[in-house]
Amino acid sequence: MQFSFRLPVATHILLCIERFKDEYKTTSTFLASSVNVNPVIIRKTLGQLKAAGLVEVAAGVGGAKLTKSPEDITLWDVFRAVEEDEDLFHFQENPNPKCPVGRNIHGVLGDRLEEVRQHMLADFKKITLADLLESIATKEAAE
Amino acid sequence: MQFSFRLPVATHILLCIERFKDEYKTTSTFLASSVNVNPVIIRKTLGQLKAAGLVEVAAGVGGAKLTKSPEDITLWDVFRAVEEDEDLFHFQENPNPKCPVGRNIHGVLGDRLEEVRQHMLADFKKITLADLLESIATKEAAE
DNA sequence: TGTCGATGTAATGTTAATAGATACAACGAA
DNA sequence: TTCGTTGTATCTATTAACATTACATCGACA
Repeated sequence: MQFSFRLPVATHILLCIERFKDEYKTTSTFLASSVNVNPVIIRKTLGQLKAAGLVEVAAGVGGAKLTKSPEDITLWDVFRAVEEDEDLFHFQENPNPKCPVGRNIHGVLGDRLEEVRQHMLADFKKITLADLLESIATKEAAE
Repeated sequence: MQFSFRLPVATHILLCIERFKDEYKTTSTFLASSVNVNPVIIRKTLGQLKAAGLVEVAAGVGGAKLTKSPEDITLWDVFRAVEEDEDLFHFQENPNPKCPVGRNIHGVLGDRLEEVRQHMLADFKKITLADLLESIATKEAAE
C-alpha cells in the first residue's frame, strides 16, 4: 500500500530546475542524473508538469523552467499533475446487494474516506516549493 | 496510486460480524458472500485482524466476534492491522549524492510527507465502527 | 540548409503487488 | 469418527509501475 514514485520524482525535478536555473541548462539528461532514473521517465513526468502549467519545456533547444515562482507552487499542484484523480481507496465492485452492509458500505465508508483524502490534499496545499528549497539550502549550508 | 482493497474489505468484515452477531454464525463463507470475494481472502484478513487483537475466531466450530465494543475500534486500528507500516511514499533509492538536491531531498521531503501521513492516521482514529454501523442503520431505515 | 543536441512518444521487457483459486492439514463439537 | 470450519501453502492471472531502446520531430546555429 503505497503511493508511487511519481510525486517525489516530480518534486525533485522541480526543485532541481529552480536550484540550478542559473548554473546549468536543466535538460532531461541533467535531471535524470540527479534523480538517478532513466531520462525517459524525466521527460514523461516533465510532460505531465507541462500539461499542468507548472513548467515550460524548450523543445529542440532543451531545458525547462518554472512558469511561476516557487512560493506559488505547492505539493498539491504537483500531486494533481502526476497522479490520476481517482479515489484513494479501492472498493470491492460488487458487494452483495441483499446484505444491508454490502449494499451500503460503499456510500458510508466512501464518504468518510473521501474526507480523509480532502484533508490530505489540504495538507499538500500548505507545502510550497519555496519551503523545500529553503530547507535544502539550510542543509547545504550546514554541510 | 491507490490503497489496496484491504482496508475497505477488513472494515466490511468487522461491520458484518457486529451487524449479524445475533442472527447468523459469521463464518468466512458467510462473510465472503456479503463482501463478494473468495473465502480465503476473508480468512487471511481475519487472521490479520485476529493478530491485531480486534477479533476472536473460533477455530473448528467457526465464526468470529469482536473483542471490543464498536465504539472502541477505529479505522486506525483496522488500517494498522491490514497494511504494512511502511512509508506512504516511495523514494528513489539512489539519488545522486553529488547533487545538493539529490542528497537532501529524502530528508527534506520525507519529513513533510511523514507529517501528512500522521495527519491521515489521526483522521482514521476519529472514525469508529460504531459511527459506521449507525450510518448503515440510518440508511437501512430509510430504504 | 544540413547538422546536432534535445524533446516527445511508441513499443517492449521486467518486476512486484494483488487477488483468485484449489488443496489439504488441523481443529472442535456432536 | 464424522462434519463443517479455520489456517495455510501453493499456483496462476492480472495489473501497474518502472526501465530501456528506438526513432521521429523540433529549433538553433554554423
